[in-house]
Amino acid sequence: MHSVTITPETLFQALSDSTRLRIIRLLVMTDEEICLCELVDTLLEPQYNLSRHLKVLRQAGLLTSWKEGRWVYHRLTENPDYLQQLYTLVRSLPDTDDVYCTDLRNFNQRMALRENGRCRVGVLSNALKTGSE
Amino acid sequence: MHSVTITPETLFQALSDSTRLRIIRLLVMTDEEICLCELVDTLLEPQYNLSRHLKVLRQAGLLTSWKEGRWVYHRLTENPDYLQQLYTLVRSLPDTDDVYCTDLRNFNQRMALRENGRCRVGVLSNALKTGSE
DNA sequence: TGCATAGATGCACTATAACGCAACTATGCA
DNA sequence: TGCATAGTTGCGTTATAGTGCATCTATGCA
Repeated sequence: MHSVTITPETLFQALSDSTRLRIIRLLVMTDEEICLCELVDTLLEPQYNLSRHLKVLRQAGLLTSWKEGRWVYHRLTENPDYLQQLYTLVRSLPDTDDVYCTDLRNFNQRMALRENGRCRVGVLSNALKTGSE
Repeated sequence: MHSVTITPETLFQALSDSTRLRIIRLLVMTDEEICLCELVDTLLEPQYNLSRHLKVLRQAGLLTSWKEGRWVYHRLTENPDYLQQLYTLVRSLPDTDDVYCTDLRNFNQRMALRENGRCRVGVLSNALKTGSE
């Protein structure tokens, strides 16, 4: 529980990618914890891609991750204090293309599949993409 | 006076460089307007380098610039609103290596050379670097 | 009117970061 | 005990960003 001197540059660098910003924004808006498969179904991006973006965010100190069985959950880090100010900023950013709006809708649909607040199914959007529905 | 849809990614990207962060931090802390030669003497970085960084910050909507004779002044942009929250964040970022502390000292020294609040001399640190004093 | 100087920028080079693909690890369940 | 699956990661490719050097523009002053 010690923060290993993450520079502000690293912090902002982590936020300079649109996909990562979608992730952070989603977590800021919902204040939820999320696992990778749920994120894939929400953002509709390749799993390996999102996995790496999560890693960048984790290394920037923005995400805290832990494993529960086969699933790895991620949520926003609370400390140090200035992160709260960052989240406030993210919350007030404009959503010009309704990207976050769409993400949030997908997220809610996907979260409805949880059992007792835990993820119990893997990626579903793959099946959707291949046109089987 | 219209903001041409600058994406949040661009905003954070502009802040992901240590030199640019020094610039923004300096302006946030002092709430001043500054010209390039003063910035060179403050950060002790090459002129062409800082000139380009200023351009990036301007294009990200963070800086407003205007010309006064031979000098070009730069200051923080006020709108849109979320920029104020960004500046609050920047203000509370840690200064682990006393980089901003040093910058601020150099800045104050350099600003003492102004006449009627305007810059009247060019870059001085070049002479210092060549060892002529 | 010419020169010194504040500032901007084109070019070449290098480093870094995002991405797709494929292979890998780890965990739960039949 | 073996298989399906959640997640990670190495490799190669490509795009982009930072920097130094040199050059160019613009402005004030002698």
